[in-house]
Amino acid sequence: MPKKFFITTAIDYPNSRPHIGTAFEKIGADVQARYRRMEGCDVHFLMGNDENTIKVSRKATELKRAPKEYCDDMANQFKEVWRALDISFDDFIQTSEPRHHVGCQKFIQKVFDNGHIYKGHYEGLYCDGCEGFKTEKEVKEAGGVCPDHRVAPVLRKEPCYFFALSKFQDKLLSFYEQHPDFIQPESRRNEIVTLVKSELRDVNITRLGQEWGIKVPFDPEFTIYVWFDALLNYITAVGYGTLAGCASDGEPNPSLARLANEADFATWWPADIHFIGKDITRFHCALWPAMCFAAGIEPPRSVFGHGFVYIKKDDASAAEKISKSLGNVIEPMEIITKFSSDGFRYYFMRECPFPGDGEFSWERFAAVYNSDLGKNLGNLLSRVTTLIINNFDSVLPGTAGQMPTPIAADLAETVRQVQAHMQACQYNSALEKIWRQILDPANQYAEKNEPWKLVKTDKDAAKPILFNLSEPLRIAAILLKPVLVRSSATIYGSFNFTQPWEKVRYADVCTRPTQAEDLRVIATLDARGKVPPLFPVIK
RNA sequence: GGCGGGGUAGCUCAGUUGGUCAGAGCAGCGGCUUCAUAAGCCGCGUGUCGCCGGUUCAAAUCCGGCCCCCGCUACCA
Repeated sequence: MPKKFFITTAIDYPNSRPHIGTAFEKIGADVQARYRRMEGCDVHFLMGNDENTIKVSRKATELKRAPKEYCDDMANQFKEVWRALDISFDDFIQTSEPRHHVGCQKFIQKVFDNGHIYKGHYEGLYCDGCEGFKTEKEVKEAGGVCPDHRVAPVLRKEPCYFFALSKFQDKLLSFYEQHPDFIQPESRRNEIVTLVKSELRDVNITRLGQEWGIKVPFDPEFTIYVWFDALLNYITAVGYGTLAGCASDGEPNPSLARLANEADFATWWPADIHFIGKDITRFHCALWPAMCFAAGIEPPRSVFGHGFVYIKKDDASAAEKISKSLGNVIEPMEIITKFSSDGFRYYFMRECPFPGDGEFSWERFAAVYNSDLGKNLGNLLSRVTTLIINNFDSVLPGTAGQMPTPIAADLAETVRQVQAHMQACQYNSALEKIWRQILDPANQYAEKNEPWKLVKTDKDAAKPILFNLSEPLRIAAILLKPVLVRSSATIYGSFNFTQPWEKVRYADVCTRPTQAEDLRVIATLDARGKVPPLFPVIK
């Protein structure tokens, strides 16, 4: 029975379209999902949008649309971008969906029944733009206005419900101790441990008198507020609180039989890894496990707080945070349509260490794309295939039943290291290894043996050289499969390799089966009679 | 203010327990080559390893002080 692996990403606010920063997270999560699938795991990859906020309903009103309709439209736009980026999500939850509402209400009721929610009141400076209370300090420092929205907050006092987070301090600390890998990277872990050790305040989890949102079941005057709603998407999406084949009101409905339900929840939960931005680690690493304790469910296995992508202008000025007000937002679609999904994915995975921050500039993008993808990898495929096509009519006779001689040294060790890096989400290191250990030696091998010369003097001698050169292409295709979704398949599919592409695993790198038939270039050729360039160089 | 992480070639960064550790990639320069996407290969870096002092036969690598940068967090207010 395959090991289950449940991966999530943060759910996004749909009041603006996704930018490359949000895409960075999805790509990193997708690489992990694809890697785990390759390694035989039964993966469930969840993404979604966070829709129950006042901003959403406000924006919808502005556009004279119903909130739900607006959310659905935005969700489609998000999914369109994610699909274009080849993000292989299995499910996309919108928190306005019935399954989320039902599960949320079950959850909060459960926590209430367990005695971890109490009624109180809260008074503070409230900013509508933030949908939240600001501390006096924040407001004062910004000169009497909200630092984010530059409007004066209003004093507001209202009854509300609190979640007794403070009660879970000891339990959280011992949980961190028992699960040293719960928070990654380690620097984030240290921050959270320090935070939880110092102070945990009970958190306000409701809002009064709002239409859009999820009603508090034990007091419908209130709606559930932000985190107590948003975090729950991870469990409601896989069926928490939903009975098999029942509508949201609990009435049996056969047409819903295939929806996630409690049995699915038991299958998938706990999540193996939540991918989130480093700015929301405290909610995922302190509040969320405490909520799980309070409701009597297991907390997630791990949380990975990735870094941010900053925009670097090509004029060498300092990198900027991505922000609409700075007008530096780059739409993922812009990169995808100009170049390719694989180019986008490669740049971010290679250039931006996932645990830390990275930068994007068009100049840098072009440099990395050209040198790594175009000149190094793409060109290797071109030169090898062209030699076989032009000199052997696409077939290397006598290679059936043969094994190529390895070019790279310590292949098994390289694979082991790449695997370790993939598992640790150190994608940049994994990719660097592949280039240095597999692709560089291949180009060097070609140069040293000069098959283009041999072909004119001694074809039989050229044959094994070309056969051997197919091997690093096969290996690179397999190792790169989680990252270069399309081009890895193109590379692999350029030859009649014995194993089916859908089934290859990292372990197959070292145990290539003997070539069943003579090695043949089976790629579709372009007008020149050559394999089309994989990554056309950017001028 | 406290805690944590950093400051290494033009750029991005590797450097495990102190002793070929002064490195890689990119960019740049020179040469070779022409199968290939004007692609490839080879060669070239005297860099105060942030600053100062200390320990040691030996420190980028340990200790102390200082200066910057980043993250989390606090307080004054």
